Amino acid sequence: MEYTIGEVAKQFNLSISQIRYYDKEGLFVSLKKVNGIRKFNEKDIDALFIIECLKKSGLQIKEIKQFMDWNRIGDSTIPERLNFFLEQKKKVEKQIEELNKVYDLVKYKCWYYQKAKEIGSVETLEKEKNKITPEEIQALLDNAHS
Amino acid sequence: MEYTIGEVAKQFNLSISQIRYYDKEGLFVSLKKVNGIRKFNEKDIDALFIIECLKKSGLQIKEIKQFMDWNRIGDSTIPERLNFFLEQKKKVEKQIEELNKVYDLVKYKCWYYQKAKEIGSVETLEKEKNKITPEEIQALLDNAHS
DNA sequence: TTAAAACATAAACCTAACTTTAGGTCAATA
DNA sequence: TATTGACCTAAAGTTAGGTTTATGTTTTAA
Repeated sequence: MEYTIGEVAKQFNLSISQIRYYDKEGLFVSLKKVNGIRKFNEKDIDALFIIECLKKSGLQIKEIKQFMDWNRIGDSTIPERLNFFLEQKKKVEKQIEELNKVYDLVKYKCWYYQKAKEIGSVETLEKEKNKITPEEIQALLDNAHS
Repeated sequence: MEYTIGEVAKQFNLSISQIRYYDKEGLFVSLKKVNGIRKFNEKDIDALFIIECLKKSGLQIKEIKQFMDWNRIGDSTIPERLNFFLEQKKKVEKQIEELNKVYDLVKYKCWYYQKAKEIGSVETLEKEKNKITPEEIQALLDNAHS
């Protein structure tokens, strides 16, 4: 099956100009043109899926391009590509760890402002808080499944 | 305890100009200056901790500034602040979900290029892969604790 | 067969988040 | 006393990742 840029944009919820920009930056290894018009096949769709994934893990376009260039070169770059993903795996693990810490703080802040709202004053809450141990706060957070 | 901008930069592993930029953008509600020189106290350090956290969850400086402005105003904005963090909680939950999907794809790619390296050819692997069911691939991934 | 919808390029423009530069103050140390 | 190092501001410069605009071509449907 072949798709036009408009169809792909809808499928991925991206703008047409964004996809054209990715193409300009060399992210599509095997994208074909017929009469000057882009025709996306399954491979190109797969590539876009990987592009989206790598972007979500914080990679820049030019880093993604490096990977696509290795694809272009062929089997001799398999070690580089393996290495790339092994590194990426470590990075994503770190990100998940970081994001969980962020999540803990956000949950704490939810609890904090919920309490502040009940009391009606941040200052009073600060004074009250000093009477609670950090362990009790942790317990409150763990129970906050809302 | 009071800190200079250089000390804070080291503590948080940020550049001095970055911290000055945050200040210029109004992210420090209670930062004091003595003889034109910034003096960071515990509250300012706490604020920077929250700034870093909110940035990691993808918020823009001006969105963080909105929150800091509510802090400036006082108790009347407690509901807004609670809402802000409740929304933030949802966003972070979505991000964690997304990042786990990214992690799955990255792990798959690690397996893929490991195999490709053993075989020495991506094309051959593609042919081999058609003989394996998706379930078997999933099982392989679940066992990949490396 | 013709009009509009969808595609194309190149180049200018935009925004966020910084960094760099240029010029200056001030306190402590050699 | 001079110079070094840490701080300051304002303004210009930078980069990534697009978007917008202007102009032109191709496809499709009436």
